[in-house]
Parts: sequence; C-alpha cells; structure tokens
Amino acid sequence: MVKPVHARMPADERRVQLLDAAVDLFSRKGFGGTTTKEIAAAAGVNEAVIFRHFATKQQLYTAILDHRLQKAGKTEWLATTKECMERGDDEGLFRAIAKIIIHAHRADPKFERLMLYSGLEGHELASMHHRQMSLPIFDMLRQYVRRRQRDGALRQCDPGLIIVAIAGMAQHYAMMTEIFGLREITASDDDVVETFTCIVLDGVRIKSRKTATVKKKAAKKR
Amino acid sequence: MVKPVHARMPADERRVQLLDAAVDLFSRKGFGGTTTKEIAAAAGVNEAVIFRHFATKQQLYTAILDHRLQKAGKTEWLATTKECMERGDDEGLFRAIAKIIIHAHRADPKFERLMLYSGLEGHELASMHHRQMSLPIFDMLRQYVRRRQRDGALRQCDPGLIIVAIAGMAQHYAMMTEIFGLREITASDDDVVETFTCIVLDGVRIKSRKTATVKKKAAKKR
DNA sequence: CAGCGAAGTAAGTACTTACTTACAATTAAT
DNA sequence: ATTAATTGTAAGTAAGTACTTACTTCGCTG
Repeated sequence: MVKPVHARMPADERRVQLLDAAVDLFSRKGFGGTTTKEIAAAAGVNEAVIFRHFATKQQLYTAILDHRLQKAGKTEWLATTKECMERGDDEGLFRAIAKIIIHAHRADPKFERLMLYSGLEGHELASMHHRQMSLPIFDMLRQYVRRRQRDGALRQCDPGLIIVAIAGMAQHYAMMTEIFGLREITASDDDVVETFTCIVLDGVRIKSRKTATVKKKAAKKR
Repeated sequence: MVKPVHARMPADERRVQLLDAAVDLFSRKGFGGTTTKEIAAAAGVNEAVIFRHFATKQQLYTAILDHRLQKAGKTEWLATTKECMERGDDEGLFRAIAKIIIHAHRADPKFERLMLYSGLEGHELASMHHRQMSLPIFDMLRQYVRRRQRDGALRQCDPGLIIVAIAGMAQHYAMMTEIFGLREITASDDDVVETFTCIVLDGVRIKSRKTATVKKKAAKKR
C-alpha cells in the first residue's frame, strides 16, 4: 500500500521525521534562529504536531543531540585507536585520529555544524557531549602520549599538545572545507590525512638512539 | 565636570558605546539570539536610540564587523610574516603564524566568537572578511611554501596543507581554550607556540644531506 | 462495525520582536 | 534670549514567537 501524501504516521516514525527536519534547520540557523513553525513546515505538518511529540522547542533540540550522541562516534574512536595504542603504533594512531575527524565532517556535516552552534550558544548538551565524548577520549590519548614520552619515543612537551596538533590540523581542515567552503586545497581527503600524519609523526617522534647528536634546541627546561 | 548617570552624549560617542554593547551580546548569543531591547538595556538607553544611530539591526551588526575589520589584523600579518619570508626563515614564519592566531583570540575573544557566529549564520560580512583577509594571506603564505618546496627545503605536498597544519593547530588550541573552556593544557601560550613551531618545522623541513646543522644558505636564488 | 485512543488540525493565547511616531529635553550658534 | 539642530524618550505598531485549546479524522481491535 502506497503512502498518500498527507499520510498519517505512527508516532515514532513522525518523531524521527521531525528530528530530521529540525537537525537540518538548527544546523543552518542555530537554535534561536529557527522557529517551530519552520520545522513543522519542513516536515509538512501542522505546528501543533511538534508539541504533541516534544513538550518544548528546547526539548526537541535536546532530543536531537541525545539521539545522535548515542549512536555516534565513541565506539568508533575506541575500536580504531585501541589497537594502535596497544602495539605502540604512533603513525597508525595519528592517522586514525585525522581520519575519524575528517570522516565525521564528511559523513554528517549537519551534525558538526549543530555541535559548533551548540557550543557557541552554550547549551548544556554541548558541554555534556564535551564531557562524555571528547574529554575521555582526549584523556586516553594524552595518557598514551605520556607513556610514549617516558619510553623516549616522543618529544617532551605537554602531551595534550601533541593530540591537539594532529586533531587541530584535521579539525581545522575539515571545518574550513566543509563549513566555510574553502576551495583552494585540491588534495583528496586521503592525501590530506597522509600528509598530516607524516608531518606530525616527523615532528614529534624522536629518532633512534644513535643519532643522539641532534642538538636542536637545548633551552627546553621547564 | 563629572558625567551624570543619564548624561546626554555626543552622537559618535554613543555610537561607539552601542557598538561595544552589541559586540558583547552578539558574540555571546549570535545575531538571531540577541534583541535590540537587550542591547539598549546594556547601553542604558531607550531602545529607540539604537534606531537613531543605525537604520536596522542588521546595519548595526554590519557596522561592528566593518569597524573591527578595518583596524584589525591584516597589517600585523603582513609586517610580521614578510621579513621572515624574505630571508627564508621557515621557523620564524611558523612561529609568527601560531603567535598571531593565538594572540588574536586572547586579545579579542569576543570578536573571534563573533566571526565564528557570523560564519555559521552565513552573513555576507563573514565571507567578505574571509575574502579580504584570510584568503589573500593564505595565498601569500602558500606561494612562499611553494617556492621553498621548489628550493628543496620543504616537504612535497599541497602547499596549503603546510599552512593549514600550523594555523590549524593554533586555531584549534585557541578555540578550545578560549571559546570552549578547555582546561587540561597547562602550558603557557608561549610554550604552546614554541611546541607547535618545532613540531611543524621538524615535520615539514627536509634535512639537507651533507650538513645536518646549517643549511640556511642553500640555493636561495630568485 | 462500533467505538476508543492516537494523530492531526484551525484558530487561538499571551508575549516578544524589530522598528516608528510624536514629542520633550539639551546644546550651540546667532 | 531665541532659535535650530541634536539627543533623547514614552508609547505605540504590525508581524512574529512559542505554545494551547477545542475539535476532527483516522486506524485499529473486540
């Protein structure tokens, strides 16, 4: 049976449809810039339908982030990075970090915009995401870097900075190309990942023991 | 003579005061999230005063960006980077890029928030800033990198990526600490700049095969 | 097929929005 | 002091805003 245009929908189906329409609008115009009327129009229903499914506009917004945060990312991070860390594969780890960040933007640019808006607008959901996703992963990675520094494999510095280095490159590149429309870089995403990986790897790794003559800069005591 | 609380002000003075109040609010809540009433209240005047000085809310917003874009940045970029580029000082150039970006966030975090909002909300002023400020500087830097690559001093890759590497690190670090409140990095800004500079420098420079130490004067013709 | 609960809507409510209007207070030049 | 321009305000307006209410329509199950 084909669905008529103005079909009536089971609640959970409509709920998802409303969430989708809302993601699209919120990601483009922010929370304050989007009206419930617009969302309803985008979903092709009366405005009141929204309030049958979500008590307030704020709750609809919260539901979006909640929904996405569950399925999204964390397991991917863990799965991919864990084995690299176990076998001390710095190169693989850096590559994975760059890859996941850039891929996240390509696969779901709307959500990345949404998170940026959310952070700027100061919704608690954004900082919740930050506390529950970013920070634990960041901590895990920092701990790994610290260990590798003790092993003498990585440059001595604040371990967070090495993570920020590779993640920042990738994040900045993804934001510039995906969100702000930078067109001047013609390399493929894979090439970009490879380049960033090499740069950071050569930049942070300490070459094998015999070439200890590297003097570089002695003034690194703090 | 001390100014009474509800003093009357000459037009240009009030104009500046309104702009300041507006910057503060727009940077925290975005264009759509800020009301003219709030701005007036923050400046301690009647809402109508705003519309005596600016025809529309949009025009007030435009005036802010216009005003800031004039004095801000470009000359600083040119002055600092030019001499580094002239003497082929890659290290100095990377350091300058990181320094300027991080310093901009520390000196005027409100404006950086504003620009982020503006980019997300899609105001033309943001893309104007992008075209008039970021892109020309980016192009200039890319051109320098391309030259250094031809000289065999820098790694072969899309030249923009080397700029994105150092700028992305700095931008990401500044955004995380200043806008999103990251506290886990304890190093001083100066140390951060130094670390990023070293990482990128070691990551992109090609060691000359004969003398590991000084290759400064290697083939430098134009 | 009757009837009941769920899905949907038209038309509100109370309030806020950007922006105006008509007028008053202050200043500076004549 | 008398102007004339400038700076300010109180009190609007029309068009939104999020959210509600009273009501209709559909689809299912006993």
